[in-house]
Amino acid sequence: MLELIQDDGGVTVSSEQLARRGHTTAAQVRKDLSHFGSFGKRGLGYSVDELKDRLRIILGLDRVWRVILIGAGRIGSALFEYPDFKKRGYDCVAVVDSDPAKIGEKWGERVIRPAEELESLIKELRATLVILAVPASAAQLVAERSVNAGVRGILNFAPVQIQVPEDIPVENVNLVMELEALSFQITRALTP
Amino acid sequence: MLELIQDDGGVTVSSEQLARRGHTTAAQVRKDLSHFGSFGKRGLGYSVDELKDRLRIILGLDRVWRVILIGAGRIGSALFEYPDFKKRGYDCVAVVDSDPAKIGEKWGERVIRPAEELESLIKELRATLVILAVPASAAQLVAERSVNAGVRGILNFAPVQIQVPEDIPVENVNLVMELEALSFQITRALTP
DNA sequence: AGACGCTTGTGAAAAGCTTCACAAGAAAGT
DNA sequence: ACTTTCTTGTGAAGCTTTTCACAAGCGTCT
Repeated sequence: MLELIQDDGGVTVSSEQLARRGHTTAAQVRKDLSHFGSFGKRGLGYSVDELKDRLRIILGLDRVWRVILIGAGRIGSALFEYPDFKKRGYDCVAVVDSDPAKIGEKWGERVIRPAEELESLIKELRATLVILAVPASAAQLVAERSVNAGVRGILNFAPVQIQVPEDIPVENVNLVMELEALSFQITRALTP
Repeated sequence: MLELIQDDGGVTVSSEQLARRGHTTAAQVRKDLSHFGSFGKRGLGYSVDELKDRLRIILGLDRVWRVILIGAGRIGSALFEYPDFKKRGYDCVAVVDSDPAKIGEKWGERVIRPAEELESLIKELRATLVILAVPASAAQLVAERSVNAGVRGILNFAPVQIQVPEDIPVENVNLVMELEALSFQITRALTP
């Protein structure tokens, strides 16, 4: 599986070094990277600069992704404030919420828009991704509306499995599920 | 892989139904569940009640996990307010932060404690899990301190890979990585 | 009781993923 | 030029996970 590469100062980096950072093996790293062409130098490793460029292209980070944040609650605001967001090529082009009390509120240079405008915002601003930071009960409907308006991928923070067409990728982030995965591993380790 | 089961009203549920909800296949569900004993009824499916009980035990949710939240920033507060937290068997027994301005602040019935007390709090309150909601630069150190004080698992929201002993499970939640996974999938779909 | 419609549990086959192992290329020193 | 030291890229082997397929069990209806 693909892992994130971090800068290190050196001009080249070996699969061995990458493996240590990425919590995997050297063979694994080489296999992964070889899927995207062979740009390593034998005896030296991979050029850090070239590696970065390649990964940018592979991950689709050579373009700016326009993102709409749906839900201006606590999770939404935590995400919005996330410092690396824009640096990494994600541009939050709008924030929407269904709470009338929140609409019009200013977040940085963005003004919170009413949820009804979701479709028109997606189309006008040509947003490609949406971040779902809404209650579980609203998630499915909002996801469907987003997909129908032309969104290509969804990052879902609501604790439900949303159903969308197969060709729309969904990444789920679910606090309770992550905790349960931990509990499971610890429990399993205790009673083998 | 294990997926979350949601209630449905019916008294029994088939592997087929579970598969649809869990975005997987019926065979997969049956295989997974069979690892923990055969408690399905042929011709009927699984009893919803029994399934819930079994999953509780399998996932270690028949006990209450004592959790310490490290970092009282935006992510920390979003997590703390998460409604299902306590219901699902996770008890946040303490919140710590290194910012002197935050220490003493009241969050519900908890008072934010100084970061120096981390070790003593873990020991006194017999915390089993920590949630790392700190900046990337602080994550590794705090993780090590937590493990040394006896924590058994870590939920890491900091955008770095932390290094801990192999027998300590770590679950990572990393916004940018999730977005990159989405970008990657969309890019791949466009250029096969 | 027997036939029928469902659904589980589980071997066996298929597919996917990880590790091993090593030829081949690249730099640096002699 | 030759040897040594690294390190990649990749076929093959080994391992794990997923899917297939079907006997066997359960309930219902006649």
